[in-house]
Amino acid sequence: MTKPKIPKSEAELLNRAQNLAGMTLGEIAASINVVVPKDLKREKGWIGLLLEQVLGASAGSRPEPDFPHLGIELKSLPINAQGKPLETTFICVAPLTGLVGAQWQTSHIRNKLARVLWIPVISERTIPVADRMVGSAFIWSPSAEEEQLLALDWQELTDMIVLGHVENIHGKHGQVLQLRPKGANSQAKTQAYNRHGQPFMTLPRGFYLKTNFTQALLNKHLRIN
DNA sequence: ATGTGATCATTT
DNA sequence: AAATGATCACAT
Repeated sequence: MTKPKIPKSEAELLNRAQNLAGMTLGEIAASINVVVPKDLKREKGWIGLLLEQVLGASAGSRPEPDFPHLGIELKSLPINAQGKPLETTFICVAPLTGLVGAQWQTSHIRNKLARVLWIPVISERTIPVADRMVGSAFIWSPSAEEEQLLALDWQELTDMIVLGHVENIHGKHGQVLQLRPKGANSQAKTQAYNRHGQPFMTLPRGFYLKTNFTQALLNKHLRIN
């Protein structure tokens, strides 16, 4: 693929992202000589990687923001034609150890969500990947209210993990955040602690934003624009 | 094995 | 239809 330049300011990045609105993934892929897969069954992260590439995000999967010099994280957001999120949004892996004394203020997830460039993509499964259309991108930072919701959920989930109840956590925990498996498959294991403080192996988990939360972000953005 | 990019697919 | 568990690819 060809390599777009790294955006030097937030304004430039946002401008570039917004210029993608109305383009199909096929058009974007062609512009940087990337081949479009016929479906995403084997390349689930393809859209996110394509957008990173076209916007000049630093390649690779290093544990840092997509645009380190701008402190901005890029997230693609699959929506249907009515603007409704189709999936929860993966944020980051959830630490299951070393959490005693952990604070929301210094958590990895808070840092990840500090400033996000959201790029909606009309991505219903019935639409061929190449024909899926990019929507209106926007940059977001949590409002005080949003951060409060996130912090509450994070605290609840983290408390359960610290107390050794990670395997009792289900999707109903948390209003806007949820903890779900995030691994290669159901055989993947990572260390955690049980309720007696003894280490044991369990599925790696990740934090995901529920669709009601991302839906609200979209609605606010649309109201303003 | 972990982290980044997520969506798939089955269950409820 | 929504929710939850399972899974795929690639880099480190």
